[in-house]
Amino acid sequence: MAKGDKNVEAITARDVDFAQWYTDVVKKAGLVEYSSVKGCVILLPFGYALWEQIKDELDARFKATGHENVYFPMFIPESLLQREKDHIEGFAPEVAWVTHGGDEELEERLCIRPTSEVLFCEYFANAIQSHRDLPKKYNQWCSVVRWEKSTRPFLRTREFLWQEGHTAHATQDEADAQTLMMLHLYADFAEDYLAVPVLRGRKTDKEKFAGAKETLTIESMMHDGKALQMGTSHNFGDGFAKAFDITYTDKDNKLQHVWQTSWGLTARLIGGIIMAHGDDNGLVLPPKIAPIQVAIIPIASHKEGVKEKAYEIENLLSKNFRVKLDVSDRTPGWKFAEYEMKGVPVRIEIGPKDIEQGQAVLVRRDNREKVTIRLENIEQAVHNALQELHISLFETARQNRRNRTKEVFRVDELRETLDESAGFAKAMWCGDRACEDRVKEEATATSRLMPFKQMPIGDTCFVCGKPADKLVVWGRAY
RNA sequence: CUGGGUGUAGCGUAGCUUGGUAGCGCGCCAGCAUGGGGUGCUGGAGGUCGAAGGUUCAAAUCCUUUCACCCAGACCA
Repeated sequence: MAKGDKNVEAITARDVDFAQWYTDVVKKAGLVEYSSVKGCVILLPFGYALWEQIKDELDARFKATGHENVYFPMFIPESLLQREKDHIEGFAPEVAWVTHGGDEELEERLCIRPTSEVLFCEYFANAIQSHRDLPKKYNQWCSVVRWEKSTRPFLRTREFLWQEGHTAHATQDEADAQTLMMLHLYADFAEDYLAVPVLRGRKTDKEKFAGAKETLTIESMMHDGKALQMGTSHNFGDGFAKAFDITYTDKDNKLQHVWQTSWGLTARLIGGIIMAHGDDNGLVLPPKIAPIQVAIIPIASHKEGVKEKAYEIENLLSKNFRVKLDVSDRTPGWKFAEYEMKGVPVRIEIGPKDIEQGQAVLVRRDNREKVTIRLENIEQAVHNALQELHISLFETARQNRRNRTKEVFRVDELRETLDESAGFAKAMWCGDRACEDRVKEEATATSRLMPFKQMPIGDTCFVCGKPADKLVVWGRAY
């Protein structure tokens, strides 16, 4: 152990114990604190800032595609929740109930929304009369509650922040197009903004949303090879419309049911970013969502001109980047480690020797290489470093996915493959639910998705051997 | 919900078997020096042992219940 290391509260090495590493990073990077209620966490400023970055960007994209924000209540009367049979069956086991107001027992208990489909449906049934009232394209940012049995920060909490979009359309085609559009919006966001490569496709009936006709999904792979669902877009067809009697009068004065979609994405994404990009030194944040993109660390700041130069650089870079200049009296080494733990993409070191030479030291978070740059080029150098870092994160994650994706032709082969090393496995499937259940039992794997881009690797089901035309990606998921 | 583990100062821990009201390291505060990878020295402050109940003259220590956290499952975003 090197001198000084006794002060380091080291995190568990990523490849030694991934689960423990994750917990360490979440705590040491100052993202969350546990509360006194199981599965409910406090999002600390830095953790919440990540959510704000995600929220702001997505919100802008939603608005650019014609959606409006609304806010619906958090309580749902039990009778309302029960209107759609599959929906209630899917959610009943994990809803939290409010039974009392003060000391008085309520006549009808209220559930705390696990999702708000039924509330939107109730409203739509009332608000939609004519084809002129369509489409309705609503979104809300809120938290929902699901009484999960096992919990962990970001990945599975009992209360979590999310966004839920709810739309109603005049035609099936419109609803189909909406479902697909939102999925691609999510996918583009994940790749362009979070630098997390995703697979786009459809869920099997077994895995689709309770009450949906079809669920589209984006699936990503974490560094340890396990899968994480990053967002889903559901096509309801006219199922909910019929259950809630949501009708409109069309141009020919005929009564029609509407066609609906819903789509959602949660603060779980933050867990995805951590597990996709993080390393043994902590978080590694994709530049576009990093609350701090550049940390400026003055060296020997008591010396003549150092602070002044540091402020100068801060002012200059602040025009185009999110910058943090740390003039606290902690030592440079402490600051280096701290901002690395927090995943800050680029660090600028500026000290007396640099100033003499008209230069600064730039360090990229992912490779931690120190590069000397000319002060007059600093904006360009930071810009380039951020851009290269994004590409590098994306490519590294994609390479990991490539390395961990196999093709399998028997269920026992799937099990062996995943036991040896977690990852994705492609296999042909006949479409039979029984086969999917067998995969779960015998290989403890679930179907992640049926990619839009189907590239068959055979023509028989890897479970039952009957003719099969569906390529499914299987894996073990968070 | 099942199985295993843990809970003592902000963090990490010793003490628990063989009851006698807490010790260490880091961090924190003050000062001086230092400053290019978690800086050094000196001096301080901070806990009543997750919570509740019980046994006892006496409980961090023994018993019961309960809550939370971690790991692996089952369930799920």
